[in-house]
Amino acid sequence: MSKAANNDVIEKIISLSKRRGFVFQSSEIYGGLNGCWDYGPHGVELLKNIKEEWWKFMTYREDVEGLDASILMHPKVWEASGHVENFTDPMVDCKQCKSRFRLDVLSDQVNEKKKKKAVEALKESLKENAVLVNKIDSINSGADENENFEKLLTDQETGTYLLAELNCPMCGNKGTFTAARQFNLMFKTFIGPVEDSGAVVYLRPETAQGIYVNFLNVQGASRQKLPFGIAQIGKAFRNEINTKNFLFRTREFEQMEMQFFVKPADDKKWYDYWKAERLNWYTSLGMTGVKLRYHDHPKDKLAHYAKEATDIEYQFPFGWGEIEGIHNRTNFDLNRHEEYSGKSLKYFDEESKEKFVPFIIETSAGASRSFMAFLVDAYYEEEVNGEQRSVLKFHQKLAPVKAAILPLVNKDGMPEIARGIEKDLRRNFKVFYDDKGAIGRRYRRQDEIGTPYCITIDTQTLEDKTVTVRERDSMNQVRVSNDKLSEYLLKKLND
RNA sequence: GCGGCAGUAAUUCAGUGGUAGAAUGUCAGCUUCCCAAGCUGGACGUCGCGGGUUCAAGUCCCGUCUGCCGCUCCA
Repeated sequence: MSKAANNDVIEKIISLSKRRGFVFQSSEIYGGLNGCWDYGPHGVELLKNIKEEWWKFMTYREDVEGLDASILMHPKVWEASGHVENFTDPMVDCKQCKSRFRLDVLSDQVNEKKKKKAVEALKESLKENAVLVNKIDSINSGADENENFEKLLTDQETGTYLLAELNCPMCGNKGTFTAARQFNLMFKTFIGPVEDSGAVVYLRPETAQGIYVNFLNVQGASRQKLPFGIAQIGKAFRNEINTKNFLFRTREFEQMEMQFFVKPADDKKWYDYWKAERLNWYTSLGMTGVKLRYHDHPKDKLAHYAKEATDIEYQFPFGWGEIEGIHNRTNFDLNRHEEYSGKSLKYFDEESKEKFVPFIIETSAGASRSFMAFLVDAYYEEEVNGEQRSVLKFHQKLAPVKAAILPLVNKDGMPEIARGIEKDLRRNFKVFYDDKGAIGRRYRRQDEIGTPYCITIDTQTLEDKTVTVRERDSMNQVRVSNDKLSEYLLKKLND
């Protein structure tokens, strides 16, 4: 498929999402908010179904417990996790050659002669501003010249001017740097209504830490023994540099995470187990197998906490993209929390009489990314009798509406019977009643939102109390007795 | 964050500086016995937002926001 055609598909899905109520742009009437999206009536239903299937798959088993931790956590959590340190480097870009530098790294790459020259030029350009010149002299009075330079460069006031005097180490051009920016990827807010820096807290950038700090609480309360896991679904927030590709990269997103605590010696076994299980989950819900793959992280690219890592990637129209990460996080996180909290997070193994900090195998799925993958994967355009139909072939467990009830015509008592069936089915299923327009049009409306079954009341219904059930993908119809409908649907939907 | 393209009805898109349009969808009614059929009627526009030029701006200029694409980033 050509690039243009690929973009068309995403455009069509975005358009359908808005038109039929899956996804709207956040704050649209105010011009939108970058990278934020709202889930409409069908979207919230689809998302809820995805989360529910994940929850059942991951926690309806003996060795995994659930948890719902607070989004706001003690700020020390993020010092222990490494997020405060790793998320806050000031960076500059070269506008000429597009290279990006951490400010402290850039400082190291400038030789001493050049540093002196740059500072001279800086003072010359600022000679009318006595306050800043004083500040420069004051910073420059330090013993270590390299350190002085780094301070000048990282200072908000002097840094901007000093950058203009420097050449890019990559392309050699002068004055091509953007202003230094703090790349703080964590959202900061304040506990209490007064914006005092002593009360800074962060919106969690991942749900995992809520699980780690509750490790012994859950273990004790649930009387679990190793190996066991803790699962959680919840929102997380990252101040991404740029958002992209519809729901794929957003600043507010939802994670479905499970942290599995194991004996260090068993880590490889469980890593392999969950790696296989998690891919199975996607295919079991109808996602196209050949559009899924693992992307194993090479050893030299691993995150600071990981011993082994893989991504499950889906082939989106714009390319392969990560929808889930599986990591062996070792005992890094629990060790750090022991260190920062001063509390023991060791586990005592009754059999071996050993006391140790468990290793953690993490499965971290993006709910919003899964949503997009399931949506894109389900989208088909087909030709039926020379006419085109667009259809979302969702797995029946994910479909936002399970069945539509359609009186063939609005007379002869059909609407009354249809309303009766609707009332009966609505107790157990998300159903939709539609008597507007020709039957073909109504079928297509349901195809477009992925409703797996359409129930039609016709003349024969008046005679023998049966209705037709039309299946979305094949468009085949079978006659089912009115009083067997509920049972019939239940069986089909649980297949 | 840099560069390119775009933004007009719910959607897709026309629109030459001079009265804002089409198709689809949607709603009401009629018709309709199975896959976007037909007829009649109706509703829906801060032309993304803010400035500027002009007698006059959807149209030209500047800024900004949002989206898409490429780079970059994604501990």
